[in-house]
Amino acid sequence: MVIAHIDLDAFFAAVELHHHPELRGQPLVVGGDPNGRGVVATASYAAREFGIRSAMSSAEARRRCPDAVFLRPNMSAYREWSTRLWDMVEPECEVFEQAGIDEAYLELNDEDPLEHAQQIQQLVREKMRLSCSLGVSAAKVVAKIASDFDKPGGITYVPPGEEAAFLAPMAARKLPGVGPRTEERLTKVGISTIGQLAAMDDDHPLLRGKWGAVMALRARGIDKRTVGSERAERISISTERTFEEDLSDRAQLSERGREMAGRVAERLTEKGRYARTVTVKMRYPDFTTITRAQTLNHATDDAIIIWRAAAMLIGAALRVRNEPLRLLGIGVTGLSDQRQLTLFPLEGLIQAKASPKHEVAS
DNA sequence: TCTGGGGTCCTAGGACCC
DNA sequence: TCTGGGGTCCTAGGACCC
Repeated sequence: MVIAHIDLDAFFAAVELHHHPELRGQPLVVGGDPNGRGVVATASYAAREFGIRSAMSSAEARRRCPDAVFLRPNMSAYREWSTRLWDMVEPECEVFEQAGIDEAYLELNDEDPLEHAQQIQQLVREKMRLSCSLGVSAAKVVAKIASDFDKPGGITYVPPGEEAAFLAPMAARKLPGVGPRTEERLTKVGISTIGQLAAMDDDHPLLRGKWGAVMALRARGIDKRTVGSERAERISISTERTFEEDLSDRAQLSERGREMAGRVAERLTEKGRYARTVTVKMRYPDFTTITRAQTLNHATDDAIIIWRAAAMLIGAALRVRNEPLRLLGIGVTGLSDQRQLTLFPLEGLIQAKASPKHEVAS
């Protein structure tokens, strides 16, 4: 079985350049407001030459390249391009798994996987005028890392048996699942490459638990996941907002919160889904972030019910720490297709019999 | 120069049940 | 009166990904 990971190059920026061809050649940054609290979502390759990277604050990006053009993300346009693109690629392979707005895994045909990969890259270039990179390997994690190896526009093939050797010299941070925190912990014990990580003792404290074991295997290029095995159903819906200025006024907070609850309810309704647990996320000016959740008796898609639960959670949290908020988020989890959970179809009947209100005193 | 928005998964403790 | 182990649900926080 040969797996490809396909990754669009600077996708958001590439779509914007199709919408604004006059910007071609100029450094382009897609992200939040450089005058406010925005961060970079994607920088064009021209902008990357100035050291601009994803997740950097937009203000810093502008400092590095004052002449760059800054655009706010137009997510609905990117989603539309993404849908068209993957609808076109999917029929070209036996098994397909979208892994994000701009990336996917495919199973390639066994006879000539490299030619197959080239055909797909060509198709994307000709039909969508988009550049993409591919990584080809027997293991998902290796395909993923390989697709990043020769960007933009490359195809990197890692033959069976050479997975560990391919990964070994790379920075540990390149391994999906190793973020800033884990990288720091690894550095402290003298580990900086994937090869060193692969050579670590299995019972090392940093490799404890389920996740550690998975990391250790992946560092050796071993990955049992198959294409198409990931969960396809959404398990949560949320919206959040970092305010331009920290918000302390309760009335304003309520207004923003009500809007957010409305948006969440709308998205539930659109999908015909109901949620049982309401979550709020609050970030204080010092960046301390807390979450509070409440599970309802019945699943709902009602904005008022969601807001009522959220408002209670927010109120309780603010009684503990009454400070302005930098961010407020409202979300739901525990999604189902039905308003009523029917684990026990007779439950309603039994309850109605067993607990009539006038018998509570007994 | 402070750090977005939309998600997923893991861990861990407590409640509660068998 | 003391005590166990497993399973599930709920909550909170943290790490990570694009």
